[in-house]
Amino acid sequence: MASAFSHEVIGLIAQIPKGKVATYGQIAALAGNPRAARQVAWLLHSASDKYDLPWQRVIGAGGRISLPQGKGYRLQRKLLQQEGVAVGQNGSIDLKAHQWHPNKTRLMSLTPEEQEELDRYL
DNA sequence: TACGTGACGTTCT
DNA sequence: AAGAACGCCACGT
Repeated sequence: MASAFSHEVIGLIAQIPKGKVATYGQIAALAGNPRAARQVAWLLHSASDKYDLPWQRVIGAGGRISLPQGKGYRLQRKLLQQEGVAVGQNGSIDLKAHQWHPNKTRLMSLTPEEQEELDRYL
């Protein structure tokens, strides 16, 4: 059985709307653990084939496709562009325009510390 | 129980 | 500005 954190992450990723993107760190923070960005990546890697997740909508901090060339970079870029997300030649994405901002209701369950961490992403 | 691992992120050179 | 060096964290072995 996966941890509550993992379950939360999966649920969050499933909520990212088409045409929007979120960063690994953002998802981790929303799931309650701002430091577990790597775990989010690990989860996508291992769970994307078990669930039907919009994995392509999760990118690296600063708005960059994090998937290495030859290991999905090309596909992710293609999928995002098909959704209307502008992806630069270098894999850069304008977060200002495309970052997902979850509704506040789900944020009320967080501790003050987590809220503070989250402010960076909202 | 212990250790290695990764689609990360931040800080220091 | 670009790259190296660390720190982090949960999962699989």
